Amino acid sequence: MLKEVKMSKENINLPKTAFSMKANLQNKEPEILDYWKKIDLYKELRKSNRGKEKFILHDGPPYANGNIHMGTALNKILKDIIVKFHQMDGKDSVYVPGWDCHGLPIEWKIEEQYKKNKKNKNDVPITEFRKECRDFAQKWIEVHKTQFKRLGVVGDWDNHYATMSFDAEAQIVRELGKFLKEGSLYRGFKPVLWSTVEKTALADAEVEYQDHKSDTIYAAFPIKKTNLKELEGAEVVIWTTTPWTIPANKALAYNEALDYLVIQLNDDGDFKDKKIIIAETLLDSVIKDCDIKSYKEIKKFKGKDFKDTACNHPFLDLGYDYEIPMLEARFVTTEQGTGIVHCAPSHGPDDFNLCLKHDIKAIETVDGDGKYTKNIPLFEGTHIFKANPIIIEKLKEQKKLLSNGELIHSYPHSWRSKAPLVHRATPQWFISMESHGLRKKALKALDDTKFYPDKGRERIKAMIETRPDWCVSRQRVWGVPLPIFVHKTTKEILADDEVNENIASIYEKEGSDCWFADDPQRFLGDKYKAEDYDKMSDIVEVWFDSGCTHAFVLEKREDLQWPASMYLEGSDQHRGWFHSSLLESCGTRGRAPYESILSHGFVVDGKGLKMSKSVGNVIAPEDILKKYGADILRIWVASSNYAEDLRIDYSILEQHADSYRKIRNTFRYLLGNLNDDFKKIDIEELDIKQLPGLEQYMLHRVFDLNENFKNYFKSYDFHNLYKELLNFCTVDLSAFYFDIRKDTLYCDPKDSEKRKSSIIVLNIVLESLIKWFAPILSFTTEEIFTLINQDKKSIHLEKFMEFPKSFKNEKLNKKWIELKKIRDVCNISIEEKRTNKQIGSSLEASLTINLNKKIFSLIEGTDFAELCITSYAQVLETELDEIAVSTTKAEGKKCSVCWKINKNECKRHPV
RNA sequence: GGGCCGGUAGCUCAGUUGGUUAGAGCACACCCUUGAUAAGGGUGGGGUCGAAAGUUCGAGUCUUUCUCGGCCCA
Repeated sequence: MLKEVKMSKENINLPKTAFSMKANLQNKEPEILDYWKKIDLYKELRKSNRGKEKFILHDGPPYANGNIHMGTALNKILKDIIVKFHQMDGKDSVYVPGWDCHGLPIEWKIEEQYKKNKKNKNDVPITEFRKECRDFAQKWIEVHKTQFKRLGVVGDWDNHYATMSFDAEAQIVRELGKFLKEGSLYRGFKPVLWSTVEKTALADAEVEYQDHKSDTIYAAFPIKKTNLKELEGAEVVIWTTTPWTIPANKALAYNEALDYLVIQLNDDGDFKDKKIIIAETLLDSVIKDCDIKSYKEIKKFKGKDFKDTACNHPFLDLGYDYEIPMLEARFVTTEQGTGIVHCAPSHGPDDFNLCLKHDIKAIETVDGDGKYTKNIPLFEGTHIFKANPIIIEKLKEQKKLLSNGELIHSYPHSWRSKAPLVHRATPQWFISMESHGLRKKALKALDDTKFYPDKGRERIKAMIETRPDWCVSRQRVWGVPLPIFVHKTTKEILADDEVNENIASIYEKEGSDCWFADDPQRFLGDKYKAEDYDKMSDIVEVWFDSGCTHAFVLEKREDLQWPASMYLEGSDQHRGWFHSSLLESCGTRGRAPYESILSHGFVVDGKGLKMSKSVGNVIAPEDILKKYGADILRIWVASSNYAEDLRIDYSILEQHADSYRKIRNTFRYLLGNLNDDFKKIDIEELDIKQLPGLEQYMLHRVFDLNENFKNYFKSYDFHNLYKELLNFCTVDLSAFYFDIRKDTLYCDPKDSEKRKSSIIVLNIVLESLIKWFAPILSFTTEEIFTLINQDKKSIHLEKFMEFPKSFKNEKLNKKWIELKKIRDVCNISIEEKRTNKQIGSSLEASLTINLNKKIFSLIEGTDFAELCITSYAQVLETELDEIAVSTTKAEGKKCSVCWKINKNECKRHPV
C-alpha cells in the first residue's frame, strides 16, 4: 500500500514552484529596491510611455525636518498607488517628489543648536545662519528620500524639487512681482498674531490653541458726553481678559440691538453711589462676578441710544486725556462680559476694523519684544506679560476697577515655543482678496475642480469665502527675502518688471543670500538710486513658497505640465497647500493649478484616537517595515477608506498580514500548477467556446472583475477595489475553482484537453492578478513577475489587460449562480454526515440531488461529483420547489491516484 | 466656543431614491483533509446599525437633541 502511494505521487502533477510560502518581505523588499535601482526603473517607466497622455500627480512638499510618520507614509503610498495605476493604464505618469525647506521650525532648530553651543545668533552673519538652515534641510531631504523609497514609492528621486533651490527662489520673486505689478500686494498696518518670544508674526498654521490662565477685569470708563440724560455721570463698564491692552484703548463698542441698564450701586467701596452701565441680559453675571450686593435700577435703554456718546479713559488723570468714542459693532454679543467691548485697534482684528471704519488709526503700542513703546505714557518699556498687575493696580488707584479675577480659556499659542501670542499692529505685506477679484476667481476655480471625496470642495470653499487678506511677510531670516523697495520720501512701492527680473535672475544664479549681504544698488540696476529707497528685510511666508511650486516645478520642467492632474494631501491642506496654491495660481494665472484634488483623512489608533507620544499609541512606519514589510503597509493603505480617518494598530495590521498570506498562497497555487512556466495566452485568438463550462465561467468572472476594477480605479475607490480582488482570490479561486480543478490538474494526463483548458485559465488568471495587484503589492508582484518573465524587466512597465467581449457571458453566469446554490446545499448535506463521523473527506460522499424541472433543465450536463468534489453524484427530477440533497457513503475502492471511490476500477487510472 | 465630517459584527468595509429575517471578506468556534501543508476545504456562531426622541403604515437610511472621535477655525 505504501509503495503504491509513493508511486502515485511520482505519477501525478503536484504543484512545484520557486515562489516560497513565506514572504520574508523584510529582507526581500530591499533586494527588489536594489533591482529597481539596477534597471533604473524610473527611467524605464518614462521610456515605456513616452509621448503618451500625461498624468501629473504634483507632489505636495513635506517639510524637510524629522523622520517620516504614518501620515507621511500614508500620503506617499497613496500617491504611489495612483501614479502606478495611471502608468499601467497607459499614461505617462510622472512623479517628481519635492520638499518644503524654508521657515521657522528649521530656523528654530539651528537656534537651539546655537544655544547649546553658547553661540549668539546676533553675532553670526545672516548668510552664515542661512547656510546652516540650508544644510539642515538638505540633510533631512536625503533622510526622507531613503525612507520614502523603502515604502516602494517610485519617482524621480535624483531630480527632486525643493523650495530652497535657486530656481525656486527666483520664481517666487517673479510670482511676487506679478502681484506687485498688479497692485494687489500692499503694505498694511494690521494687528497680526505675534510671538514675543520668536519675535515674529505667525501664520495661521503656526498657531495652536491651548488653555491659558488670563487675568480678567471689569473696568469703568466715565461718560464724557452723551445725548441721553440718564447716562450723564455714569460709567460704562467693560470686561476683558487682556488688561494690558487698556492703555492702548481707543474706543468702546456696543450693539444697537441690545438693551442696556443704568444701575446705581449702594455697596461700600470705590463705586458707592456711582452709576454704571451694562447690558441687561448680563446683569446677573456681572452682579455675581463683581459681588454686588445692593443696587438700584435707574434706567433701561436701547443700544442705539449710545449714538454720539463718548467716554474718558480710566487713566484720564494719568495723561490719557483723549476722547473714547462709543461705536456700534455687530461683533458685540452677550455671551460674556458686559455687552460693551473695549477696543484697542493695535491688538485685535475686530477692534482694528471697527476703528478703521471710524478713522481711528492703529499705532505701534508694543514693540517686537513685547514691551510698551513710547506711545504708551507711564508704562513705556514694561513687558506686556508683566503689565497686568500694574494695570490692575493703577485702575484700582483711579477707582476704575469694579472687580478682577482669573479665567482659564482657550488661547492662541506658538506651535514652536508654546508661548502665548498677542495681537500686535505691525507693518506687513498683504495680498488683497478683493482689490483684483482674487476671492471670486478662487471660488470659481473650485467649481471647476474635481474633488475626491466630493465633500472637500465645500470645506475649502467655506475657508476661501471668509478668509482675510493674505499676509505674506514674516520678520525672520530663513526664507526668500521680499524683493521690495519703498521710496524713502514718497513712500511709494517700487513696482518695476526690470528690477524684479533682475533680482530673480541674480537669485537663479546664486540664491537669495545676496539680498542680505550685497549693495542694494546691485538689485536696483542703473534706473534707480539705492540711497532713495528702503530695502525691505522681511521674508516671504512659507505658504507662499509652497503655493508657487506649480510655477517653478510644473511649468518649468520639461517632463511635467501645467496644470497638474491631481494634488493629493491630508485634509488639513484644505487650509494649507491646496489653499495657498489656489490663491497664488488664481492671482497670477486666473485658475487653479490642479484639475483634481484628492484629500485623505488622518491616521488614528485602533480606537480612533489621534496618535500622541504621551498616550503611547504611536506606530512608526519603521516599526511596520521591520515587522511586516512595505507591502503589508501598502495593503493597509489600499484597504482603508481614505475619505475618513484611517485606523491602525497591530491587530489591524495582523489582519492585513493574514490577507496578504491568502493572496500570496493564491499566487503560489497558480505558479505551482504552472511549474513557474508562465505562457502568455493570446486572449484575442482564444476560442473560448472550446473550453469547459467552468473555464468559460471563470473567464467571465475575470472579465467582470476587470470591469469593476476599472470603475473602482477611475473613482479612486481603492478599498472597494482591494476588497473585490481579495474576495476573488478567496471565494472564486481558492475555495471554488482551485479546489474543483485540483483533481484535473493533479490527476489528469498533461495532454488532456480539460487539463490544458485549465492551464490556459491559470495563465490568464495569473497575468490578470499580478497586474491588478501591482500598484498595491509593488514588491510581491515584482517578485512573481521576474520569476516568470526572463525577457522582461518589471511588472511596473506592463499595461493593464483588456479582455475580449467574448469573455462576457451573462447567461452562463446566471447558470453558475444556480449551480453554486446547489453546491451550497450539497455541502450542508455532506457536512451533516461529516459531523456524524460517517464520512471524512468529501470524496467519501455520494450525492443524490433532487431538483425541480425548471432547474433540472438548466443544469443539464453538469457533473456534480466534480463540482462538489465527491466520488459520485446523481441528479433526480422532482416536483418539489426546494433543492434537496441526500448524502450516503460512497461504496467501492479508493483509487490510489485520484482518491475517488469507485465500485469498479477507476476509469482514468486503471491499475 | 464655532464650522465641517464621521460612529453598521472582534477587524476592514458594503448597504441605491426610507420597504422582507442588515451583507461580504478576514478573525473566531467546531469538523474534514494531509497531493497548495507553518497551507487547503466545509459548517456555524456573532450586530438593540453610537444614544434618545420624533416624522412615517414602515427608519441603518429623513429631522432634532445628546454623546464620542477627527480635521479646521476662534
